[in-house]
Amino acid sequence: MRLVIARCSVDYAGRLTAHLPSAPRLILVKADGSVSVHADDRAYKPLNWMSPPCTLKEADGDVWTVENKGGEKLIITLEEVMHDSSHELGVDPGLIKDGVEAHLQELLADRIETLGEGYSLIRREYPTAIGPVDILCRDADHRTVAVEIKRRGEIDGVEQLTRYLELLNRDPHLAPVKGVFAAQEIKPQARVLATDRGIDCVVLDYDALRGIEDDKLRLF
Amino acid sequence: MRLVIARCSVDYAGRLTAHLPSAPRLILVKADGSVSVHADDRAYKPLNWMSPPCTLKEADGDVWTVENKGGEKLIITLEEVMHDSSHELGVDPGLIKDGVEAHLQELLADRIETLGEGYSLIRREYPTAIGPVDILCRDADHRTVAVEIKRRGEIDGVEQLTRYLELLNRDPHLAPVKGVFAAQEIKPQARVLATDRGIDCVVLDYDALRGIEDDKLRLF
DNA sequence: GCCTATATTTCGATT
DNA sequence: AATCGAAGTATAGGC
Repeated sequence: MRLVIARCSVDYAGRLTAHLPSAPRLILVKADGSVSVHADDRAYKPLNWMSPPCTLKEADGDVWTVENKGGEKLIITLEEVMHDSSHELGVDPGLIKDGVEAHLQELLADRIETLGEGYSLIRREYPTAIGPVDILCRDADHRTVAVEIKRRGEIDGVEQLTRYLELLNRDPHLAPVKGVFAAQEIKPQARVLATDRGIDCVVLDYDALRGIEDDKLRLF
Repeated sequence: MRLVIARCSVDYAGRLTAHLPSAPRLILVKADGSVSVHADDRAYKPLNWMSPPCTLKEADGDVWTVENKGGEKLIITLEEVMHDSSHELGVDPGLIKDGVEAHLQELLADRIETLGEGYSLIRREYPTAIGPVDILCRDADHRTVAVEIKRRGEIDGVEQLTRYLELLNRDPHLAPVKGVFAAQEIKPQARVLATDRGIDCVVLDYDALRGIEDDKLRLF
């Protein structure tokens, strides 16, 4: 990893055209070949960058040309270098995550009765022509219920569930299929749209779901 | 901007829970308060980060705790510091962009006959209760046409246009309203869905649109 | 490899 | 502040 602090101007020509006037910035060159130009704000997002795989050429040392296979170009003109250092970091062991949608799906499938008494699981990732439905189950009256799970419930999720319901309801073995939109947090507009379409909204409590599971695990 | 190269381990507890085992990494502290932890790959995306506004506390100097108002926490345990430098960059003049969706919209509005002979513009950003329609125009037979413009046309865009059409068709002054999905690139599934709903698909050639506009500008 | 869905999306504009 | 739509989205998972 190479760190360069320099006054520079940058031009990018690729999927769009962009220009950065001269100013002091951080130029970050990673071992994977990527180059990114950072200002002292905008959180972690660079002002400009080139993703790997790409090649970096230093013409004269003060004009860097970074190019990828698609013909996209990043041209960095260095005017004054304040810092330049390189560091060996090695391969990173990587991030261990917990608490994403897949886990919510597992938890809810394990405790499908969270949706109501008498609910039973048919299967997770129920396949359809337009993609898998997160959870397919039956309610106490044996009616089919399709569940779409999101961490944050927004309009897209309701649209997605609507498409699944339309398709599932064409299957005489399943129809009529009810829809349930389950998320840790449901945006007002998503709730309005869901309600308007007769889809139930359920707010999931991740810690409670996990707690219930922990209890269950402790019993066995 | 502060650059630290150090062997460290990281724990994040917030919207999800995540852990990074000990390894050498770059820790980037920006003037806006953001902290990001980078490995030597994954392009510009950090392994872990905290967006501003947040506060950084250095207990003993080897355990950093970064916290935001939402109670999210990033804990960085430094084990061996290989580099530590700070640099004054000042405020960045910012990026100048060209070629995005807004520009496509302007170009197409200026050359609305790209959609077909006899087309005339009603207005760009036609306001509705659920947001502005990119372009509203009339075809040669004076029928209303709603146009949704995307750089890349995907299913979401078709859904968005569908919602607009549903709403616009309730207005007796406008109905019946036809839909046109215009993009530089239209994904197969989006095209299928659009066609199924009677929405026309138009692939826009940005350079051609701009060329036509340049020609026009040269004439005046 | 293409395509789809997700993301601690981030970011900006608008209400 | 909340919300919505766009992004050079990036990235992981399926087919």
